[in-house]
Amino acid sequence: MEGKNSLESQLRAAGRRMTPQRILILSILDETGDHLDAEEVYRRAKKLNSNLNIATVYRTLGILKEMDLIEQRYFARDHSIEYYESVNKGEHYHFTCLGCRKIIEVETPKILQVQQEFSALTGAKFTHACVCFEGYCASCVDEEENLTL
Amino acid sequence: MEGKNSLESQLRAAGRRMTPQRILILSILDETGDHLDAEEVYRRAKKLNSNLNIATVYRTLGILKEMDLIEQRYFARDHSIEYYESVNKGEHYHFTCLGCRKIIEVETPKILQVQQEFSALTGAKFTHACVCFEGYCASCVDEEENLTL
DNA sequence: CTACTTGCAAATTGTTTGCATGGAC
DNA sequence: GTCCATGCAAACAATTTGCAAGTAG
Repeated sequence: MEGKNSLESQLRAAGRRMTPQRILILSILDETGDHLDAEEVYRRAKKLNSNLNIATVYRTLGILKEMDLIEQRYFARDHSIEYYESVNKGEHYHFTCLGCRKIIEVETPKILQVQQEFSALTGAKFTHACVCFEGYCASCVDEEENLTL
Repeated sequence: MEGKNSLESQLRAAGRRMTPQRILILSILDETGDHLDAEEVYRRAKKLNSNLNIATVYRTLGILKEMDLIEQRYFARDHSIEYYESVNKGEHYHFTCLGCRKIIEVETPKILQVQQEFSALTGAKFTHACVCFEGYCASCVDEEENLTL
């Protein structure tokens, strides 16, 4: 499996070891379409390795993030919980509906453009952008309108 | 003082009361150019009202945010601490330099454009966008280049 | 066999809450 | 006088850490 080899070589390069826990946690994030917080990663991983500990999950998420294999995300205005997704999902941003809590993915080149313009203007180098939107999705907007009639 | 009257009427409208603590906390955020976390608001406010409690600061920041008099912000990738600034600063975003921790304000219409486009496309209504950038400012980039020579 | 990793439990940190007292209106 | 707000201390929740035992290379 290609992903496993690439994980191994990247870990090696960082002087780290390949462990079943790390393989498991990355594969969960690679294969899901959802956005998982540490607790949920733990819950899912524990089904497959019952004596896995939550501290290991946090440590592993930290190194996977450091190695740029996963992305940290926040949703809506409350940033008290971090969510993660595999970087293999490509460049996109998130809109959270405050009515139904649905998360809609937003694709746009404009965020990168802002970074390029600002770099050109100031000479700064970007390493990361954190963008999240909140509001009400079309069907929740409709619902609210019906209520206020 | 205009700000005080407007604060009072907005509090009244929400069935809330005007208190010295609330006036103090809002005035600190209105008058500073910095981005303050709750702890720092508390530190500054306590100098002027020595038996102010940090719980009051958190409660007040919560209602000022709810009333849209202040904005919550996060800087760089670590969102474990919330920062606040008065909304009277106008629409802008933030770039945090990981080298010198300087925060540079970014002005661009593109974020609003993303929201408008997405609204037009999907019918969603935006209430809020959270955007923060991180990287290295021009002088920190230069410094690093000199080191690697 | 050497260091990196893990599991476990305890600690930390930013923030929130329950409750009796105080203060705005 | 009525309720909302405050101060205080205790509670919380997400995350991190110290350490002894386990395990990858």
